[in-house]
Amino acid sequence: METATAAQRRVTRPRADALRNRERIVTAAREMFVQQGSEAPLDEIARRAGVGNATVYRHFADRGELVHHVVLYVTDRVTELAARAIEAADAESGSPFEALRGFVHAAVDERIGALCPILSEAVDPYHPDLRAARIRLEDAVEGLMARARAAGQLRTDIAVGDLMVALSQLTRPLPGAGCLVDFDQFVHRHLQLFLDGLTAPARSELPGHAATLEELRRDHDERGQRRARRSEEGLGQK
Amino acid sequence: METATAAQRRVTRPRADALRNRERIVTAAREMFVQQGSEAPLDEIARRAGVGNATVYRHFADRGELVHHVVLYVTDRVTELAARAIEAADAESGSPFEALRGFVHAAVDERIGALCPILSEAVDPYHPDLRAARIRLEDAVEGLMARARAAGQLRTDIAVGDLMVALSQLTRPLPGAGCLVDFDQFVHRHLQLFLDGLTAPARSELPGHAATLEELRRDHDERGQRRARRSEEGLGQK
DNA sequence: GGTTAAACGGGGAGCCGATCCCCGCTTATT
DNA sequence: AATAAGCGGGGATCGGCTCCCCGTTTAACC
Repeated sequence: METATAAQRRVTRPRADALRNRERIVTAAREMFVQQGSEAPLDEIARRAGVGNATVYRHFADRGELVHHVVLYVTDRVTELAARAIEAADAESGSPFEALRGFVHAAVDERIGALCPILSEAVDPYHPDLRAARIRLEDAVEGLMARARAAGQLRTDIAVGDLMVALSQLTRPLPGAGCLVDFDQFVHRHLQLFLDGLTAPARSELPGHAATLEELRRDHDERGQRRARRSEEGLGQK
Repeated sequence: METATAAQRRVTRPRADALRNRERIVTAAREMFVQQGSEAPLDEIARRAGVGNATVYRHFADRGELVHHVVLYVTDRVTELAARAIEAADAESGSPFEALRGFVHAAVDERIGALCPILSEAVDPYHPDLRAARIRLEDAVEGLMARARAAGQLRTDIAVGDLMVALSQLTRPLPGAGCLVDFDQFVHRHLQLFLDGLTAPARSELPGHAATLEELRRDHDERGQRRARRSEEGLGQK
């Protein structure tokens, strides 16, 4: 009667409070990473999560593993937001660009800025889980932008990368912790201004070229390969 | 014959290479502060400046003094840029908004992002030199914006603080050093988009309220006073 | 060109703070 | 109530940043 379920649960059953703590740690880390980058002290993350530092190390072997899970968590949640925005855009009365606006503001509240480590070397971009999650996110956002573009509401000389990077930029708090109490309000103001700059027709000509995520990834891969090569050499001569 | 000049020079005469090194240190620190914040390792700054670490400590008693001078240096240079832009705006054939555009892009190249410490606690906002320099900068930028606004080219629901903070935000490189080789190009793209969002007529309604620098300063003062009170108490009970 | 002293560079001691482990206690589960 | 998984705080360890010391270089002035 209970054998199968019990056995299953025996394997994958963390205690309820363990799950709660794990989630708390991830969300606390998300805030810290946005504010201080992925080098934020783990003890401080533990403090913010309201748990002992040992609990952090019990759940995540090292910093890299924590960063990994935070990125995964945020990516998934933002992807979900993008999917919802697409639904809104496809609705009868929906305006694709307004859906895009809504997505952007919501993504900020989900701390999309915590994804910066993806672009740095703090995380392994080749990990299958991360890669898959990232592609899902790109596809969703691209879909949203495509709808706005097709509706003639989004300028045509920008790509997913432009939006994502600018979002990350505008979202990050200024160094020096809580320098402004209502910083969030500021962020949303600036996002709104930025979005106004994205609407069609374009009001100016852009320098550089549209940044697709292909390119960001290419930079990635090159760096990843360099790193792989380096560590190989390291092993070789050792 | 030489007494006066020699005596004068005796007092204010650093060696030529000392001056050169000092300048090198300041500009290297400027880069580092933009990239890593004002906590960047001084040894690394020395390395980038191409001098020994002792030279840094010889010129600047501590980190705070270095930060102070960097902020002053950048503020002055950006103020100069704003003044030039105003000249351009006032010229016969000048377009105030185009002058503003030019100023923004130039300010980025002058590493205006290095001014972030002003908004954090890394620097004493009450220092007369800094305060004066900041006010000069505000006035210049305000003058530039006023011209663009008067020409009907700049939306009326934004203020100096909006521009300055957003500029600092968009300018800062993503954490993880040289993640993108042509990051500068990216920055200028995003600035251009942001500027397009600033042009009149406004395409959307902004949340929050126009951020004048009054407000930023007010936040400042409150924090500064809190800090002063704290240290006073500290002295008192000691 | 020689002399002088300011300025420089590298090496190393001291120190602060982050990481991670250990052990007695708490608490969810049954 | 029994049991063991999970927790929290304290402390050893270690790495990196800061700052000083001293032999050497180099600009400044005769």
